[in-house]
Amino acid sequence: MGVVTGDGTVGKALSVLEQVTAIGRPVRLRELLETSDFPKPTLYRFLQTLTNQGMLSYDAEHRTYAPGIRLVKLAHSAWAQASLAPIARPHIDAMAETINEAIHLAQIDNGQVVFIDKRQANTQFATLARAGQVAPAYCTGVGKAILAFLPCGERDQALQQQAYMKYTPATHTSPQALKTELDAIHREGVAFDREEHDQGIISIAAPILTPSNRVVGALSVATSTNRHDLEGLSAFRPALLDCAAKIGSEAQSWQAP
Amino acid sequence: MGVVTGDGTVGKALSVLEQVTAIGRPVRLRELLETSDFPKPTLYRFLQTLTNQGMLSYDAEHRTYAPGIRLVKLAHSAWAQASLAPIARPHIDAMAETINEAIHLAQIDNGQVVFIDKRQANTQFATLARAGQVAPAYCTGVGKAILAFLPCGERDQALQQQAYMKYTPATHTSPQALKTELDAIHREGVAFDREEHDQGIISIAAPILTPSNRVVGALSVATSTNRHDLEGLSAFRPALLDCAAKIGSEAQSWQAP
DNA sequence: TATGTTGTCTCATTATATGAAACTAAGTAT
DNA sequence: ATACTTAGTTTCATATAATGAGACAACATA
Repeated sequence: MGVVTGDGTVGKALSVLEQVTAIGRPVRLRELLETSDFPKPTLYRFLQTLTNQGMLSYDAEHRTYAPGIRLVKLAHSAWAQASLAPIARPHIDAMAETINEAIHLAQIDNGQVVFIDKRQANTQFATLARAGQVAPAYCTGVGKAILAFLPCGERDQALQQQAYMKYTPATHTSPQALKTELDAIHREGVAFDREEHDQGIISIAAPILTPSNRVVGALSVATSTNRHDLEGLSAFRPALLDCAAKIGSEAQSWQAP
Repeated sequence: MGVVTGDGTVGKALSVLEQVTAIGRPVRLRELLETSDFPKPTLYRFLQTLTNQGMLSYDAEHRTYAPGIRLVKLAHSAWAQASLAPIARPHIDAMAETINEAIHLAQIDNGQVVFIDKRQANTQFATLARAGQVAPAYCTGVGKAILAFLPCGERDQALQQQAYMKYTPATHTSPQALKTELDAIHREGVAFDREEHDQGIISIAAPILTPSNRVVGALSVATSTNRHDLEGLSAFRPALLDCAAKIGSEAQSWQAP
């Protein structure tokens, strides 16, 4: 109790896994103990189990734990099946031919935006290094586009999961302000990121809606302020909406977690 | 008991996760039951837990389970940290400039080869779709290169995990035959795939060894028989060994699972 | 509407996870 | 080298959570 995990032992073990991956570098038991709610032997045993299972790798010399390759293996199927990427790819490719800016495809997971595919303007390949990247939903174009079209219940839940940290002067810092904008986005059909996450980076994003009007992700065109302003971005609106619609119509059914 | 899982509840849950991802398409409880050792309510509960945790996604309409995006998120860190890919990338890029064939980077996990990065000759990008792909170790160049340099204990264990299925007429079908070749590979320093996995596909592979002589992966140049023969592939040997050595020297320490 | 099938829930039983404390091994300072 | 500090591992009685047979509900099909 006290922890957010739930789901018994499995949930707890996965929260440990998450903690290790979140740190982003090999980490020792000691360090994990500091932020973990688990007592030492319990945490120790989880690390052992996860290591046995290949979800973590253990460096005996430094006594550190890091994410294991089994995750890469599992993610391969996840990306191919659970994500919109395979469906979206040809449409994004087509759009990329007419638009010389970065295109992002994202989905939402537990209040966080997960980038599923990217098309960079110059270096035009989407690597695994980039796919899987996460960002907050409340201050990104794709995030807001998704939030705005989420069913009320899910949206409220997601809104509560946001940290409302002020990344830049333009970042929304309250659920109220965000909610107001989400309503506008719902009406407009597109969301703008007005340098809310990264100073100098703006984007226009559209939700991807299934035929049954369920939001399954979002698509955005991002650029820097010295290339375009918001008005300039608006020029991409028709292409963006068209592409999102095409993807959505193929994404028959898809269920958020 | 009877199952290979071990590691208590967490291990069992992960085996269910593996099963779902292995099938490669959305799957119903019923279907999983057929190949699973778990009784219905138990399996059901695992699926629920994994879904709650975002490791699986559930399609309510079709009542199917598929891998979840949380895996993609987790794999992002795994790829960046646990794998050789970030270290290897610049070296592979450099090598790709002189060699106009497919280059593969792989590691081993539980007797299976996991591709971590690829550089295609023509369509030159390594996507997440490709990274994470698995193949058997006993009949691929990279697999044999790794096996040949594994410490005895680990190698014997890995050899037992092979299926020895006859993919092509050239596939090794017994541990004995394979072992003999592994000894030769150890002496030679490189492994050849003589159309053992895919008819018409051959490769030359070199192990990636750390300064302390531990195998952490393998690098290969693959091509089709109508572009090159084995002799032709041998021409890439110096470049391949050089590149593998460079990667190895940077891969200070790394522990197989 | 009847009928087989698949998915979900209940609950007594059993196995498993848990964590305080004791112990061992690694570092660090003296 | 030796004492001392800290990190990692093991033990074991206890509490907790997983288990699965069976009952039940929801579909699907005839």
